[in-house]
Amino acid sequence: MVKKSINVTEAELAVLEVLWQAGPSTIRQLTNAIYKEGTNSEYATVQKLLDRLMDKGCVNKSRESRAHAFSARISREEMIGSGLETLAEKLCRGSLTPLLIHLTGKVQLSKSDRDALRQLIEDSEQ
Amino acid sequence: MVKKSINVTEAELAVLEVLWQAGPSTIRQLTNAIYKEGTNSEYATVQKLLDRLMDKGCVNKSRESRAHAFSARISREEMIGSGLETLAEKLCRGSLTPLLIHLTGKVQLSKSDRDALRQLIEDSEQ
DNA sequence: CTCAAAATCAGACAAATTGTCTGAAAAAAA
DNA sequence: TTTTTTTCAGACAATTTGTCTGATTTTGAG
Repeated sequence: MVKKSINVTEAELAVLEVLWQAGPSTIRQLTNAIYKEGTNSEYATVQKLLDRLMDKGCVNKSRESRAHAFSARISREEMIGSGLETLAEKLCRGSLTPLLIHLTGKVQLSKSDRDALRQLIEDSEQ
Repeated sequence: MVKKSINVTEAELAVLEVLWQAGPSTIRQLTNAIYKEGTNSEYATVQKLLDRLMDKGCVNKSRESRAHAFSARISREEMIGSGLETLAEKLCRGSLTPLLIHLTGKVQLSKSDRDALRQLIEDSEQ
């Protein structure tokens, strides 16, 4: 029900980043993508990170052929959403609105951004 | 220049929360506000949290009279800003716009929110 | 001034987290 | 059947986090 806030460490995020960009990958592919070399222990490190990401429900594993293929179970978008929720939880009693207000003051809006916002305001006027 | 991301733990945030709501306070006041009782060791705990908050530049200390008075050096608004920056850094290559776009689709706006937003959009129109 | 209460300070502590690594078992290839 | 890959289970130090203890200093009351 309540999607609990996803907490992903820096190293874990680096793995997710590759999965987002490259799609389903083996441990070896991930290792080579993250570390230039891809030594034995780095391989194990990536594996452990994937392990923890699985516990957190952020990736899944499927045996394709030779080696397991890991894929992101959470999109960058969802990650952003979760992060915003967490922030709102901590600082705004769960309300996202203050975040929106804040951003509106800080972000240099492009024309299309402004249009999108106007549309939202209209829509929410039901 | 670059205000590095402020990292405040849960317990530290609880202290800041009181400072934001009650204004400058002594350790004893904070302790009583956070814990019902305010035992000796809880007092020390709050002190340590204030200590760390000072290291992080989030509060300052000034001798008023009898006891030191601590006050927030960072507003909730600034905290929100820092949190959004950090999130953008991690997930959007530093750009805040994707966060705003995301929120635009998610938030249910109240009338006053709409008014505030309209104003902000107008202002941002060069 | 004397002294007990209040406030401050310095540091210890366990538990949890994080990134990394080792060594062996299992699976696949040569 | 060897040899190479891949996988698994767990150890490890360093750091973080919340909490606490024991002193030392300050201060107001008598």
